[in-house]
Amino acid sequence: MFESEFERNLYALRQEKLKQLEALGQSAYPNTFAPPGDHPLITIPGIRAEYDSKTGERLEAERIPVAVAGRIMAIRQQGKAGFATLQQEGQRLQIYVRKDAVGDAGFELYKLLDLGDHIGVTGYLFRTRTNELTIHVETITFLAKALLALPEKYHGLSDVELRYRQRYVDLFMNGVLNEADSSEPEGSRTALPSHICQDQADVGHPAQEIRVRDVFVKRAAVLRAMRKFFDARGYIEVETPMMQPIAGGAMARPFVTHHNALDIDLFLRIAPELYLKRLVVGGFDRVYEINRNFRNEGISTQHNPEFTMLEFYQAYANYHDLMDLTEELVQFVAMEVNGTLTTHFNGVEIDLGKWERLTMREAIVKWWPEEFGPPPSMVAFEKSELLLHFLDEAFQHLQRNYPQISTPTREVQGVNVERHRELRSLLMLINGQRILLRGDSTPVIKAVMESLGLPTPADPLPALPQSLGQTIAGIFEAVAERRLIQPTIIYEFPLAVSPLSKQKPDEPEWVERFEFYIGGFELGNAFSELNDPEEQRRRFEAQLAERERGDEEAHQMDSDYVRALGYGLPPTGGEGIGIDRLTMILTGARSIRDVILFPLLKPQKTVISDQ
RNA sequence: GGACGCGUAGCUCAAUUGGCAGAGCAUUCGACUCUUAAUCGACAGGUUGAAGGUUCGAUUCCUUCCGCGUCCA
Repeated sequence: MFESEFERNLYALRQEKLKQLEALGQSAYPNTFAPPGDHPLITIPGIRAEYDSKTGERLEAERIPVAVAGRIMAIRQQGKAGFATLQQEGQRLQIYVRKDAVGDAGFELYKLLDLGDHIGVTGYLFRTRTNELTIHVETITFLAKALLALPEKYHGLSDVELRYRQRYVDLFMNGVLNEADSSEPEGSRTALPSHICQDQADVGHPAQEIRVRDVFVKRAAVLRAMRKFFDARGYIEVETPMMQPIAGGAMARPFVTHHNALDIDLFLRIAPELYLKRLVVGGFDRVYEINRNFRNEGISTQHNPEFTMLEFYQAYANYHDLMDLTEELVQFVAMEVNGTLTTHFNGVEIDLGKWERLTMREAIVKWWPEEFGPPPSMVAFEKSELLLHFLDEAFQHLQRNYPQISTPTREVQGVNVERHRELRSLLMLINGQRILLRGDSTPVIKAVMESLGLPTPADPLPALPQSLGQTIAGIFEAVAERRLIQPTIIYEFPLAVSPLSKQKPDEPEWVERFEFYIGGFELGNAFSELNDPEEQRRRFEAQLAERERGDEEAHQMDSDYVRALGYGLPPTGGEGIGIDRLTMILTGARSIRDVILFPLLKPQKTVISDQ
């Protein structure tokens, strides 16, 4: 618990102060704050809302008696008087304590207070010479002690690691997450984590300033708005298993746990999808669930092992209906949470009122990098040989005209570094494809990639795209994903990467599926649900084959789900939306850790013992 | 998993070429009845993330490890 001797001593000292407080007739840990009836208890936000607009003259004339409680965030001693700042619910109010107003005992108590202590006061409202709304204190009631020291009052807690590990401190210190102007000299309370603001200086649209606390207030508003949206449309909210015997509904590695009494392994769910569709089979035509999913994967600014997902299903709807619904939902939530459709993310202004819709193939063509020559024609997406041939030509075009791009150096002459990174991810994919075309083995693949100056993935080599569909999806991710800053719906996905979606009637290699992107990453995934049990069984079997080829993320067989489809799933559209990521977009937070109260961190090893 | 960066007092940060580890806030003591990053005076606070190496001498250079961050996979 203690970081140092210093802290241990401080703790002991403040425990001693608690004893002195008790000697003054105060309770060290009182059960409640019960001010006398003629001083109504009011919250600090309540006071601010009601009296911020009242002038000093009016306050003096009315001499309004109040009682408030709060945490002491600042103390300014003035001899036989003093000011302090109380904080409650993220808002602050100044109090003024004079020895002649609170009496000798009251002033003794006041002098025993430390930053961080909780107190209750009674008194009346007035305005100081600088016109600040202040309580002229008459009585002080001690409520609880801070035995540990608060962080530095001006900069607050800015160490990113400490902010996450000790979120309770982060929250009451009210640090600003992203400032309106990073060069602002005065008035700012808290230094920012550098990764959040580092490149806002050179862009035209600085983020709105938002406090850590407010991010989570907004997160709650997001959830409230979503429930309001779906409840109003006749959906019912359900809860389906978090522990599942088969981790289905998505392509991801699950966490495993064990049930002792039944002696079976269970998986923390990676998605609720298959259970929700069972409910649609059962006659709940419109269902939604907001809950945690767990994926045993890496951690990044966009990934936390547990994250919150909204999933909803609507019978007699298809993916086109869901596109409309998605735009409505995001706009509704934005208005409820922010009162506006514009938001600032990563230094860019995003208009949530304007959506673009592109097929995946159109997106690849639109964002195809010119360094690789002309974009593929639509025909190239039809056959593996055609696409591989095209990629081969693109590679040669690049080699002829931009030989420097395949070099691994950071400083590439004449090529923007950001651009360089993008080109290389496509290059890597293309090389994987070309090598695959020649039937090379893993060591050969690694050697070739190394010789091309491309980063070699560690063992085991991640599964290379094995099918046309996987290649197309890979190309899309490499060329388009990070450029989709303004709201964009990407629709029509390859069958090979969509084991649960319904095929397009006219193009059976493509499915009725879309994802939507804002800020350069995926926020949601939706499709017309596959409801043919025989086709579903074949898809699962194809996935099993992928799994045997080493793709640990391939979908598992779920024969009970196939059986459920056997009873008849009506035509249904379903969608999942990442709540954390949507909250990031709506608050401007650039890391998913800034919208999750307690993000997963490695446990600390060096801890000084409590004794 | 890889590359790069960071880790110094409770907090926020300094420390020139490798040469006595410092400041502000907070804490402790003192002064001050309209301050607001209050002010003024004094005291105290350190195994420089850990271990090892090079050196007369390491916060600084090297190696390994731990934690965090960013980018990549």
